Amino acid sequence: MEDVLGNSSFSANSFPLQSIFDSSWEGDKFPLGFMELLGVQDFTSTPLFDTDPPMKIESPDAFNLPATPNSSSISSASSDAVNDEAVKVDEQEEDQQKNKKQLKAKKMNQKRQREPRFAFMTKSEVDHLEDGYRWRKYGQKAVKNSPFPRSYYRCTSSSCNVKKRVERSFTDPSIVVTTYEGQHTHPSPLMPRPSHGGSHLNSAIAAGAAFGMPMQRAQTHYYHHHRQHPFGNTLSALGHDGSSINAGFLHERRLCSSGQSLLKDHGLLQDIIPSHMLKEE
DNA sequence: CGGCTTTGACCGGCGC
DNA sequence: GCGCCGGTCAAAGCCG
Repeated sequence: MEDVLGNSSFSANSFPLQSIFDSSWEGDKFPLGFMELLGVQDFTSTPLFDTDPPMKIESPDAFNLPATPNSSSISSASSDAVNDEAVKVDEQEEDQQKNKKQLKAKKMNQKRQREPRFAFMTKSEVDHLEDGYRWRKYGQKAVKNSPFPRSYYRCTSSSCNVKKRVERSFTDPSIVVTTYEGQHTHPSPLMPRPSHGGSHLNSAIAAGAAFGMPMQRAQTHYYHHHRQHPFGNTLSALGHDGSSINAGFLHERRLCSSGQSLLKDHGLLQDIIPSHMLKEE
């Protein structure tokens, strides 16, 4: 983990590393490819929210990304619960695509297992952020408590079952909330890796790419480090290079636990953060 | 013509 | 059981 997070520019913002995925994943059950891509291996499962061990649904972590072309980006991320059934889900999903009825049957037999989810907010003018992967939109729904619809995307790669949801914050329309679900099983089609890779930046990009995060213009814009956005400390932004991604990741956790400002984006975040948490905090 | 978006319908989960 | 809601499907249309 040091190569990506420990050294490099990121260290300046030293966030608690282990908090990145923490409570969502129960240590040994964590999907590994994920972490490998992130370059994080020794995360520990520290409780994210004091309040909810059993609820392992979504544990927000701050996540800061460089922005979209015409805007700065600030993000807060959350990783969702995951479980040891993740692999099984893959198979299940394939079935889904092939045979709807079979899927039904499966659903009957076992509750639908969710892929690990990871949500973050990005300040952007465009809804659909370029993140190095190709996505096909497969649905759009009106969101309760928000005038903005939520869009559903699936990775176009046939073997890849990664999905993402994109919605805009109604409290701050300039904020786009993206929730990724699953892990890419292939390299980014739009981001061929430089052969001389291995730098923290590349690693970070790979990490982001693993989720399909918006990585474009990774070095273009960035917010100042603290509290410059409408969400108070809910979002933090740095992002002078790829590694800040990881930094943000962690940071957000702190936000969650401290929490107050989350309420500001209540309507939106309630999709990411269990509403009871918002209340409690 | 292939790939993608749009959009209404459908389904399952969940709370009442 | 019913209704709401989130998520997904799939037909139709659009576009390069």
